Amino acid sequence: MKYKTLENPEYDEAYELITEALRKKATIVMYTNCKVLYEGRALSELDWGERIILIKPDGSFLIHQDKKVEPVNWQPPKSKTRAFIKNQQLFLESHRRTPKELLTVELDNIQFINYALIEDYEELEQAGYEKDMGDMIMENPHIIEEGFKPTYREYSVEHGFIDILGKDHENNLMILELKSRKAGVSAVKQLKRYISDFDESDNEELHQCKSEKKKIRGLLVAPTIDEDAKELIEEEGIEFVSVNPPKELKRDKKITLDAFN
Amino acid sequence: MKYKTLENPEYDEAYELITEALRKKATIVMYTNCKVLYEGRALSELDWGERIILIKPDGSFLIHQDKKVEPVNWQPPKSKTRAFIKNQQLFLESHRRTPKELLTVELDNIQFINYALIEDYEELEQAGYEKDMGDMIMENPHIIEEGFKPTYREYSVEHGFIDILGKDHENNLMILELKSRKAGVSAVKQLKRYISDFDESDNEELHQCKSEKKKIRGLLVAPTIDEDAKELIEEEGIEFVSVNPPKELKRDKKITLDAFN
DNA sequence: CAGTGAATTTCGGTC
DNA sequence: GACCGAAGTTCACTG
Repeated sequence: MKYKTLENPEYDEAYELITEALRKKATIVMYTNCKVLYEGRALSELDWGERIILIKPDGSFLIHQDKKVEPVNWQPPKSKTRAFIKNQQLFLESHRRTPKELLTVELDNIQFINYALIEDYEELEQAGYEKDMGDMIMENPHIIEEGFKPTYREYSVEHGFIDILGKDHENNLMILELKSRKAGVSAVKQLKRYISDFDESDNEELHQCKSEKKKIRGLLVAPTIDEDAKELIEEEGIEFVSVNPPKELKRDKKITLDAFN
Repeated sequence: MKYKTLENPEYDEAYELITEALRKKATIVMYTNCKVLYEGRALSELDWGERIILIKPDGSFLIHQDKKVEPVNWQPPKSKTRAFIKNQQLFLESHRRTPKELLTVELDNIQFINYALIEDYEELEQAGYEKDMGDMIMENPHIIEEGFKPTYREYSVEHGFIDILGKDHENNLMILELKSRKAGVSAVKQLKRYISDFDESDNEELHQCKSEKKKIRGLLVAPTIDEDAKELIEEEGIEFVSVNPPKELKRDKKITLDAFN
C-alpha cells in the first residue's frame, strides 16, 4: 500500500502507524496537539498547542505552527526519529549526533496521521543568482563596458575572493564585486576591502599593472544600490554598473543553445 | 466543524474545499502530485512530483519535497492565495505584492486535503543566544574578569555597534564582541574594526581614556574560537574569553528568581 | 569533519 | 517601507 491515514487514533494505534512508517522510510504528516522540548545548540520549550508535524525519509523533522514560513522547531536531515510510549502518552524523539541535539515531542489528541512513500524525482531548476550573473558576464563581458576583458573568476585575496578580475580597453585593472540583489553599504565595503587586499598583495597582475602605471578600478555590479551605498561609492571612487541577474532556466538556455547548433 | 478531510478528491471537489478553507482562514495540508512555477526575486520551475503543501492562515505557503528542512518553494506571510480551474485542471496561486512574487502550482492526483482551524496560543520560549549572553555579562561582569565594569551596551560606532563597552580594574577601556557560537576569523575582524572605529572617533570615553594614558583592550567573548581565529587574535593583540551562552528559559529564570523573593 | 559564503535567506528590531 | 544584524540559520562546496 502506498499510503495510510488514521483519523483521531488512540495513542497505541498512532504508535504502531508511526513506527511502521519510520521503518518503511515513508514521509509522515501529522496534525496534532503537542508539546515540544528542544535541547542542543540552544534550548527551547513550546507548550501545548495544535501543530503540523512533518517527518521526511531523509531524517528531517519539522514542526509548524499556523504562522511563519519557518518551522517553530525542527531537526536537520540524517536525524534519527523514534516513537515511544511513556505513562500512556505518545512521544516522538528526533536525535542528531553532531552537534548533539535532541527534539522531544509529547503528543495528545492526534487529529490525523498520514504516511506515504513519496514519488518525486525532480529537482528545482532555478536562475537569477549571483553565479548566473557571473556566468553571464564571463560570456558577455561587454555588458560591463565595451572592451572589458575578464581574466579571473573567484580570484583569491587575503579576506576572500574577488568575484571577477579583468582589464578595461586601456589595460587598467578592474575588480568586480557582484550582487544579485540590491547592493548596500556592506557590498561597497567588501569591494573596498578586496581592492586594498589586492593592492597590498604580491602578485603578477599587480606588478604588471604598476609597472605600466595603470589604475585599479573597483566596480560594484548589481541590479540597484541603496542611497547610502550610492553616496559611499562616490566618496570612494568606486563605479557602479547596473546589471540584472539573468532569469533564464538552464533548460531554456540549453534549448536555446541547441537551437543554434 | 473544526476540520475536514478529503481523500482522492476530484479536482472540482478539491477546488470547493480549498476555497472554503481559504475563506475560513484555516490551515491547509495537502499531499498531492504537482508542478510548480515561481517568479519573483529569482525564477524557478519544478516538474511533476508528489509533494506536501502547507497553506497557513497568515498567508504563508510552503511546498515540501521528501528531503531537506527547507521548502523547495514558498511564499512568505501576507501572501494572497487563490485556487482556480483552467482546462479542467486545478491550480493554486500565491501572490506577494512587494517585492512582486508569484507562485503557481498545478495540481493533479490529489491524495488528500485537510483543513483545520488550528488552536495554538503558545509562543516558543528560548534561550542560548547572543542577547542572553549580553544580559548575563551585564548582570555578572565578573564572568569576564574580576573588576570588569560594563558601561555601555550596543555602543554605536562608525561601522556598527560595540556589544559591550566597559573598563577594567585599572580603568583601561574594554571593547567586547560577543558571539553565542564558535567564533571565526570574521568575528575577530569585526572586533578589530570596532576598535579602530572607536579609536578614530571623537567621544568623551576616548578622550578620558587617552588623557589618563590608558589602554584599549579588545575582547572576543564566545564559547570557543576556531584555529584561524586563535592565530589572528594573537597577532592582533586581542584577548579571548570563553563564555557559554546561558541555556536557561525565561520562565525557569523567573521561577528561580521568585524562589529567592 | 570544519570553514566559507550565498540565500526567493527569514525574522525581528529600529528608524 | 527600508535598513541592519542575528539565526538552533540551512545549504552547497571546498579542503
